[in-house]
Amino acid sequence: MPGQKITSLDVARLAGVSQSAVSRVFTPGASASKKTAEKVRKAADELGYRPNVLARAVVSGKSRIIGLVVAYLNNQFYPEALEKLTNALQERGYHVLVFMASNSAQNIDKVVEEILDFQVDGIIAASVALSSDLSDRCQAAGIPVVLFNRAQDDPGMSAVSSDNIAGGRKVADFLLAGGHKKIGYIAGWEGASTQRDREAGFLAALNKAGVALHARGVGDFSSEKSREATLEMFAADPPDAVFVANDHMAIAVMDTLRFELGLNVPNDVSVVGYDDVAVAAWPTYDLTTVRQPANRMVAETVDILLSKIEGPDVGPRRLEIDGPLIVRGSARIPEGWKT
Amino acid sequence: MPGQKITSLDVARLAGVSQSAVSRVFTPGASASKKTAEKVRKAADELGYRPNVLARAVVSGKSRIIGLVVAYLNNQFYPEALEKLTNALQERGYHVLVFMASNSAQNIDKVVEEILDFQVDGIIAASVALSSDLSDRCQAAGIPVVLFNRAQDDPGMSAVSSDNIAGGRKVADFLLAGGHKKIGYIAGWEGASTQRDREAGFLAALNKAGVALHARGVGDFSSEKSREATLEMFAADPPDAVFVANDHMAIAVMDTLRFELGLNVPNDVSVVGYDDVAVAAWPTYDLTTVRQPANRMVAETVDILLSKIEGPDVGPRRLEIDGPLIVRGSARIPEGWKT
DNA sequence: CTGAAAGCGCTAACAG
DNA sequence: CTGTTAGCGCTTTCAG
Repeated sequence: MPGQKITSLDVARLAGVSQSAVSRVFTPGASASKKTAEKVRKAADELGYRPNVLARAVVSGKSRIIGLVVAYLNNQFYPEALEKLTNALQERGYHVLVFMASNSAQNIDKVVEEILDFQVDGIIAASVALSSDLSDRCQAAGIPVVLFNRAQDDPGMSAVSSDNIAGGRKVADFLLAGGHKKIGYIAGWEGASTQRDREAGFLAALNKAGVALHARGVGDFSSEKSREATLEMFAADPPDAVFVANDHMAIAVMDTLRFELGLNVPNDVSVVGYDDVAVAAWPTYDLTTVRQPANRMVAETVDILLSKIEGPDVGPRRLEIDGPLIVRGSARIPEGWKT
Repeated sequence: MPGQKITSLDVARLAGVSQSAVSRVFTPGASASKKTAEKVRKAADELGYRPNVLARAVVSGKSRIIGLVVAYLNNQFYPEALEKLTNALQERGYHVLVFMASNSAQNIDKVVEEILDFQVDGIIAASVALSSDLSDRCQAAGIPVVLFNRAQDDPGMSAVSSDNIAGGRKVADFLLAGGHKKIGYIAGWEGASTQRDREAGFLAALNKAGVALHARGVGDFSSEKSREATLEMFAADPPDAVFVANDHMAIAVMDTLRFELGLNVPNDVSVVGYDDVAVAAWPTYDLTTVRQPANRMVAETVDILLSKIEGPDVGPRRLEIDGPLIVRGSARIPEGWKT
């Protein structure tokens, strides 16, 4: 039999004060005399009382819960981000309700509706796009939304990502400086803004140098698809360098090149990724890649979200944080390249 | 200005029924005539009404929230488990509130108290141990707890893990069958029951065969520590086989052996891990390892937890699910070994 | 500063 | 099956 729940009224009786006094002692912004507070605290400890945050949420309208939508956890960038986000929010007194969503629009909408049912104070959507219908409803409900690692056409939506266009450009410049002539690209899921921007920046820089893309494949952010795309790309006229839209795919590409095609990286072909996840630094891969500054991205995401929750509405903020190219051994290093 | 919240009363008025009628239509187990239900549904859709699950939780005492405590997400087994757990619970109408906890007892206690504040219906503790004080409080509050991938001495606690003792034994038998004579072990964090059991099973089987452990290091479930342990272990009299307590560490060990010590795996030394995370199957590592059956572990964890929540208390359940040894190329394969 | 009283949005008896 | 009524545990006016 579950033991009784201890309520503020129980504490009040034991402490010999009113129930509202107890409430005030446990409410951050409230006023209570030192003496009352002490009596209440003592009684509460004795009974093992803790405020019911759900009841508090109902009456105050603030749940201090943040809904986090996330699509896939297999790209290692996300667990890392999830961990950092949760920690950052926890430190600031918020808690995270996680929702997994497949990347179909209807599924995401369904998930966001569920989130809304919890009266969350805010929503972080990691790598998924909200329908404009839904984002309107969030706006109407006064619930701020910040997109993490995904931009969206809707200019009313706040979003934090790395500067994917600049990142793509950096990779192109690096490969060009390395003297590569036949440059290939393996794309991620084409519905993703990150994918589009990385490719756009990459192509723009190639273009500017008067170099055409030698080959293009689609890896869909999946290992298996990337493997297939690699095999296909190298079946005909093999490129001498490949930019892969994220590290998760780049690893699969490297494995395919080495083990299925018997090629040497970087001697036969240079490979560059994007994200700088932990694996990229492993000596086996030693992957040259663009770093997504996860710490800063998380910090900014949390700041924006909480400022919207706690302050007056400041309008949408869109941040694209610049990340450096981390030069390692998976791609030929241009003569005299300044790291 | 945030749009007004739509309450069941608004819907009731529009539909021309009582507020409790609205409630009943949206309460799974309740009775309402087809006609009423239709009117209510129509009015609700028109207004965009959705029940406030927090208010429901306050009055019904059931939040349909599960608190999930997790310590580290860098071992890839956990993101995978987290994803599966969240999905499984979502399918059954529950939602997951995530809490990150460092592995110190006091921190975990603090975290669990926070969880309790949310009136969660149940708690899943992944790879962390609860103080007996806390587990008593959960029990007293009638909140079921299931440990995931961690056993605990407290026999009153439900727990789901793989059969770590049997797993350790399988590895020993495999290495012995492979003719290895100098067998080393790299331990995980020594406070973990998984670590202890894997080692116990491993040593028991070696012992039974009359073979003494050749060397022992501690990797603490960390890449860097594992690297150091490996260097130290191979400085003196190098083993011809190493069992590493999980894949996360085993990968680091392999990298160290290959890149820092210039050894060939498996020709110079066999390596075996535990977990069978995704990386283990990558051709670069091709790691022989004991599979933790994540799907079954998750399914059982959820079943146990929900049966405790929804049914009468059935007493603690402890499950150790057997996982197969996945034979790959990182360890010498004994003559005529039947896969 | 403090207590009394109202009420958050909802579910759960209770009569009808 | 339905409406009425109570009340979940808490915050928040409002007098004092």
